Amino acid sequence: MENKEFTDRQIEIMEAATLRIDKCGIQELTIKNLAADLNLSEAALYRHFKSKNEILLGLLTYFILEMNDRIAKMLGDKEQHPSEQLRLIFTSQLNTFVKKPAIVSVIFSEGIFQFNKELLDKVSEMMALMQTNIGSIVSAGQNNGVYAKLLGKDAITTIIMGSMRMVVLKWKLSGNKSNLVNDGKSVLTGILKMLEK
Amino acid sequence: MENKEFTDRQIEIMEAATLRIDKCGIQELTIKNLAADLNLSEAALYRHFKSKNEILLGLLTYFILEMNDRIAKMLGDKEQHPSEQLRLIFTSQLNTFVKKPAIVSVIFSEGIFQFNKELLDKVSEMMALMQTNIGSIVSAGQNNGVYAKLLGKDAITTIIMGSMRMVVLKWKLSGNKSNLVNDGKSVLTGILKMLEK
DNA sequence: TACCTTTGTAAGTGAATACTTACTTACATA
DNA sequence: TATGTAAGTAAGTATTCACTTACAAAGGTA
Repeated sequence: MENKEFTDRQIEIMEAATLRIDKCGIQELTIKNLAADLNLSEAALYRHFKSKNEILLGLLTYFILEMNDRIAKMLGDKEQHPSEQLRLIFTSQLNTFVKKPAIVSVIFSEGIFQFNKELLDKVSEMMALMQTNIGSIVSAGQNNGVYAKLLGKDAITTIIMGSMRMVVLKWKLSGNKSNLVNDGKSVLTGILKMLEK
Repeated sequence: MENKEFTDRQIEIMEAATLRIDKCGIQELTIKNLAADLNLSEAALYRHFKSKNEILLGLLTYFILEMNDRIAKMLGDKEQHPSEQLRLIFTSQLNTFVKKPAIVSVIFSEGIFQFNKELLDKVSEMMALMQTNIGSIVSAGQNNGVYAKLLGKDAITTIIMGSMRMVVLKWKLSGNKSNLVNDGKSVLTGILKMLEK
């Protein structure tokens, strides 16, 4: 993975963009609003990003880098029970969402990005990353005899990721009022109960 | 489906809007484009809808009406096995998506609607409708002893709906190239296998 | 001092946006 | 035949958009 570095100012801008998206939706992310949030002129933003698209792209790249690090650290211990690994990943992921709800607005915007190749690729990249991580844990669990082989690895991965996304979506639709971490834990535990032999 | 809610012209407009969204994304749905697609002037559209928002709102309402009808018809036979009912619902739903892929672009745009109360309410209404339908089938299945009670009705519903949405999302991200109906069937069958005692 | 780079700004640009106005036409019906 | 109405148009409106240009101030370095 590319290890693109961001300047302090770029990070400031991306964080302001994230906040604005979370507060008012992605269509309220305009150069004008963003510049005002940062007490800068619009032109100043173009000193740090060559286009608005680059800001969104940077934002996703930044999150993917962070997510990668976070998950890689957690999966260091290969001896752990696969269910415990899955619980760790999703607890960490959901906690990140609670701490920075704005990122969810961006990640869940694949509908908007559908026709912007670069942005869509970034979102796809992130989904593929998760898919790979979850898939290999599930696969290991099946080979160790921890999980039933009634369903294939891919189907199970789809079920886990889809269910987790649904929990996040419900949380978003509730105006972030439901308890994301608890709801996520309980659904994941349910799936794992069914999976474990 | 017949309904008195929309004129023929309104339906024409909504269908053109749906096509345009599917072909070029929701941000390409402009009054100008839409008018051009219909070989009408922009002003003419305002004879039939009082705003662009009303067009989107109508579109969702139209789909919800159709979905309601379709599902209600299918659930007429109360004697059917719950798993068969679920399979019927989702097969019909996924087939509708394949026939009219555009509606998916709209339904999956809750990220865009997040800050438009009316539109968000419509999407929420549709999700709630599905939730109720699936939930009552699952509940009946549990009471009949067909499904295990290891997981609560709500958790199971979240898992089913989330998994189905994930299958649809993957289909969208593949550029509608994967086989939506088959993939959906196989994931649903997997879930039901795990659920059935 | 002279010069360069970085980071900023004021004041634009053209293109797009949703929507309006004033007017016209086709046609059903009294 | 006269009239009301539904459905259309050409040509706007005001506003917003992402982005650009020309210029300036600050600070390091020669």
